[in-house]
Amino acid sequence: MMRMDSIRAAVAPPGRHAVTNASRKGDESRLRILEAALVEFGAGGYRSTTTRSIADRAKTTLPPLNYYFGSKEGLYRACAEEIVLRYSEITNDAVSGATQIIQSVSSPETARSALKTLVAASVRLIIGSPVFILGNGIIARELSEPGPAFDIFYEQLWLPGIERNAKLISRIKGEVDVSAESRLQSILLISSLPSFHARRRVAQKAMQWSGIGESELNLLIEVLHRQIDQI
Amino acid sequence: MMRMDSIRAAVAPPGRHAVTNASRKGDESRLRILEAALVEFGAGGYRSTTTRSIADRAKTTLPPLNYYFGSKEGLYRACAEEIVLRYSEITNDAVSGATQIIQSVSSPETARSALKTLVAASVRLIIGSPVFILGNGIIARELSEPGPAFDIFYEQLWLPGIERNAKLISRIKGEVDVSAESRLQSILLISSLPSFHARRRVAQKAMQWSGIGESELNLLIEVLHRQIDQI
DNA sequence: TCCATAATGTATCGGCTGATATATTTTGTG
DNA sequence: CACAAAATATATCAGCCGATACATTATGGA
Repeated sequence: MMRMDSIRAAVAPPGRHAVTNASRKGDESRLRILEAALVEFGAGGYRSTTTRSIADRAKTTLPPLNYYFGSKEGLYRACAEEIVLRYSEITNDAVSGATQIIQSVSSPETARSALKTLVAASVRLIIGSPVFILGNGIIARELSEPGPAFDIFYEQLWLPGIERNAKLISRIKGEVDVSAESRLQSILLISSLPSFHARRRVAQKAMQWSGIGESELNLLIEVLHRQIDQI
Repeated sequence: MMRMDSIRAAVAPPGRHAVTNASRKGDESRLRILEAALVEFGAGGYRSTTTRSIADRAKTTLPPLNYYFGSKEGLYRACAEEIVLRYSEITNDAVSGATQIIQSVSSPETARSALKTLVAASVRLIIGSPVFILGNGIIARELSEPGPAFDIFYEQLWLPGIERNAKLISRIKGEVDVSAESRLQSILLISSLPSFHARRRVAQKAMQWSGIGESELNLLIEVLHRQIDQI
C-alpha cells in the first residue's frame, strides 16, 4: 500500500513539470494524448469514454495516460483547460472590444453593435466551427450534467460571458446598474448557443437542413441580431 | 445458448401483458421500479446509473428489472415513454388551445396570446415543477447526448412542439406559409427552456438566486413574453 | 385446499474498465 | 559511447456492472 509511483502520479502528474529541459518526445506524446482525449470525450462524454479508446486513438497504451495526466479525471480536466484556452484565443478580439466599450462611456448603439459582434463570433465558434464541435460537445454535456470540469467552465467561460453580455444589454437599455432582467436576458441569449449546438440534430431535422453551412449560420445570426435589435 | 428465458424477456418483456387478468402485485412492482428508475436515471443519466441502484431504490433485486422491462435499455425507454405521457397530460389544455387556434382563422394577437400561454406553461413545467425535475434531467441529457430515448422524445415532444410554435409565430407575423426564419425562432424559443433547466445551477449562481420560486419564474416568464411581444 | 403460474430472491458468470507493477526501450547529456 | 533518466509497452489485478440460471415464495382461480 501507498506506493511511491501512485503518489507521484496522483499529486503532481509527472515530475517532468518541475524539470526545465525535458525531452521533446514527451511533449509530443502528451499533446497527442490530449488531442485524442478531446476527440473521444467530445464524442462520448466522460463516463462512456474508456481510457483504452483514448490510448488507441493516440496510438499508445494505457500507462502514458496516467503518466502524463495522473488519472482519467486529470486527463478530462486537462481537456477542459485546453478548451478554455483555445476558446479564449479565438474570441479574444471580440471580447477585448466589448470590454473596452463596457469600461468606457459608450452609447447604447455602440454597446448593441458590440453585443452583435460577440454573438456572431460565438455562433460561428460554437455552431459553425468544425474543429470546435468536439470541445462544444464536452461543454454542452458539462452544462447539463456537471462533472469534473464544471467549475473550470463556469468560472472561466460562462460567468464572465454572462456578466459581459449583461453589462452590454444594460448599457443598451440605458440602465445605471445591471438589472436582474438584463442579466436574465443575457443568460437566455447565451444559453441559446450551446443549446443549439446540442440540439444540432434536432434543429437540422426540424429545419430540414442537410448541414449547417454559411447560409444556415447567417440565417441564425440574422435572427439573433434582430432579437438584439429589440432589446 | 439461446435459452428460453432470454428470448422471452428480450422480445416481449413479460408474457403477462398478453394476459387480461394478471396479479395486481406485479403492476405495483413494475410501477415502483419505473418510479425508482425515473429518479436514478434523472439524477445520473443512462450510463452512470446502475441497475443495482435502481433495484435498491425500488426495494427489490435485479431480476425483476429484466423480468418487467427486458433490459436496462428497455427500462430506460419505458421511462422516456412515461415522461412523454405525463408531459402530454399536463400540457394538454394549453396544447389543444393552441391547436385550435392554429387550425382556425385567427388574428395575430390571438396567436400571440396562445404562444404566451404555451410558453408560460412550459416554463412552469420544465423549470418550476419539482416533480418533473427528474424527467427534465433525462430529457436534457438526451438532447445533448442522444441515447436510447432520443427518437421517443424527438418524435413525440420536440418536433410537434417546434412545429406548433413555428405555426403560431408564423401566424403572428402574418405569413402565409411558415418561413425558415419563423421555424428557427421557434427552435430558439423552445431551446431556451430545457437549457435553462440544464443550466439551472449556472443561472442560479449567476443571478444570485437562492432558489427558483414563484417570483423567479414570473420574472423569467415576463422576459420571454416581452420577447414574444417583439416577434 | 390445491396447484399452476407469476413474482421475487440468491448466487454467480463473463466482460469491461481503470489502474499499475514490472520490464523494456528511447532519449539527451557528459 | 556510456549511462542516468525519461518514456513506453506487456501483463495483470481488483472492482463493478449487466445479466441470468436456478431456487424459492406468493398469488389467485378451480
